[in-house]
Amino acid sequence: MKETSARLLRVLTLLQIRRTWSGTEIADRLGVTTRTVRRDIEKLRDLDYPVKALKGLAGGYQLGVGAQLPPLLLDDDEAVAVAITLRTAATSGITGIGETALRALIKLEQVMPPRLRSRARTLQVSAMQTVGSVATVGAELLTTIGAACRDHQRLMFSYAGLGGVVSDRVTEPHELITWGSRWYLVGWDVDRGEWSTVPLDRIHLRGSPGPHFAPRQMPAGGAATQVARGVAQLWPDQAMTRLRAAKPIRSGRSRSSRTP
Amino acid sequence: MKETSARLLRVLTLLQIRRTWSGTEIADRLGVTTRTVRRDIEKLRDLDYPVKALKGLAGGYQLGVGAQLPPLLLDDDEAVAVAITLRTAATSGITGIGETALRALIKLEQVMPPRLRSRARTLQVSAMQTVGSVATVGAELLTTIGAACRDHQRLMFSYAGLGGVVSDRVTEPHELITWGSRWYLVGWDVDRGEWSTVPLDRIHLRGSPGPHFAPRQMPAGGAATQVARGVAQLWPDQAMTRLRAAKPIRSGRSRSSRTP
DNA sequence: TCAATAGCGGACACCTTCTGTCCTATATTC
DNA sequence: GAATATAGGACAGAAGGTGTCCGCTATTGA
Repeated sequence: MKETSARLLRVLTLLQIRRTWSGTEIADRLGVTTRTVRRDIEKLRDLDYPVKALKGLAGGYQLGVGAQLPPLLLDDDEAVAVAITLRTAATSGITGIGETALRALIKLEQVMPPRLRSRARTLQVSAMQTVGSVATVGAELLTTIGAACRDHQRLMFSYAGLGGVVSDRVTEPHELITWGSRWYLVGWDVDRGEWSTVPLDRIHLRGSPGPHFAPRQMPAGGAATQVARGVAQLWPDQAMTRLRAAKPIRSGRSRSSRTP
Repeated sequence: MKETSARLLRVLTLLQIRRTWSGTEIADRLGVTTRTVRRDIEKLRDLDYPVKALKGLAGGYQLGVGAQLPPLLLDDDEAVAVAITLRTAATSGITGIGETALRALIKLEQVMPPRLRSRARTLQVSAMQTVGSVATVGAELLTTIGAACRDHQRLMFSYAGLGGVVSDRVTEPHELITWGSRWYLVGWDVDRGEWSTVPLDRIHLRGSPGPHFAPRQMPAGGAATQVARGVAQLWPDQAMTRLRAAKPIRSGRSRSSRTP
């Protein structure tokens, strides 16, 4: 039935490219009879994809709005555009949907053919320059670490501490968090046997993601608390000033911007 | 075979959520035997989705990078994030990939369940405010007109001309173009029987897209030339002066970008 | 080095489903 | 009313899917 399944996907693709298609058009494209097309449409409906039909002249099939999102079938250009906008959103930290955008980006990047990936990368630069965002961090780094979190793979990196002290870390990455306009990695430091919070812009990856690990239970409060605690440790003395300046807890905090 | 097809999609979903899944895990999730899973994997490979497999302990299946993009299966949050970033890109006109982003956005919006659409719309506002973009045009308007172009449906709108003259237009929309940081609609003006180029921020839609029409051959040079010509007509020679004087007419006009 | 665990895939039997080719019904537009 | 859409029943032959049972290979860790 590989052929039937493939055909269903192709029908979905067609219905996403243009709004309405007649049964005959679809049948011609797929090399089957219109009866089969009708049956395919029926199957799609069974699968909860709401295909609407208009009878009479100028009739045809349309993909309507359903309860859930159908699989998105993007062409090359569209994929590149989506990748770029997601990267921009994730790295610039402006929009406040950073984590989710990052998740979507990782999903997309992990299946993007190389030719598209390089196109996205090239365009990325110019887009970033135009936006001129603050405290950006490499999209590369972000997606790599994000994927490692998702897939529970160890990371090795060197960490540039405050006083310029560089140390090597082996970490089991658990979560990426934006705080203010900066990304933090919350992970279990294997050598020290404790939780650690590391700003991404101080991380320099060494090698690719390593072996899998079993995720640990995070201490009470979850990742956000970890970051808050970590941030307090990283910039101890400025904490007061910052807290006094910050009126609204969320967006105001980021405004007064983390770094001296 | 509707069940088999659905299962294939579910396998694809799983492989996009996490990196590696063992055959047993998949089998449990889908309620079939591992033999069937192996056959499903085989089918996916036949469909050119490169599923890699690792043997031995800690083995499993991974969705690798292939020649073409597999259907993207986004969860709710991700879909909203993608929609927002695309809207921002399309409406702000910063990134220079506006047309493509718009195409992807239309594709996405046309299948997004209402609950997601409203979420995207709510968040959109705050995102836009943060970015503080220039010459923005309603995402609503943009996607509606874009969809009408794609589907060859007539549009009726009132057009606010230069001297404050408002006229009603019936147009066969052919293409949306960004020029500078502003959107223009190139279409065939039905009443006047000629091509017209209209800045989107002067359009006020009347009713929803109408009957289908057969696309016409564009004059030599294509849409870009049309826009260039149109822009020249709209702001003939006093472009400089007017730019200095007229801030408030709409909101975006004030910026000095628009004309050479 | 051995044992456990992962994926790989052939063979069989049973059953379901798909496909094309009829056919008629129904809605819509001109 | 004629033309053109979708809708869907019935039939027959072909094709495909599934589970079960089997032995195979590759990888990892003790």
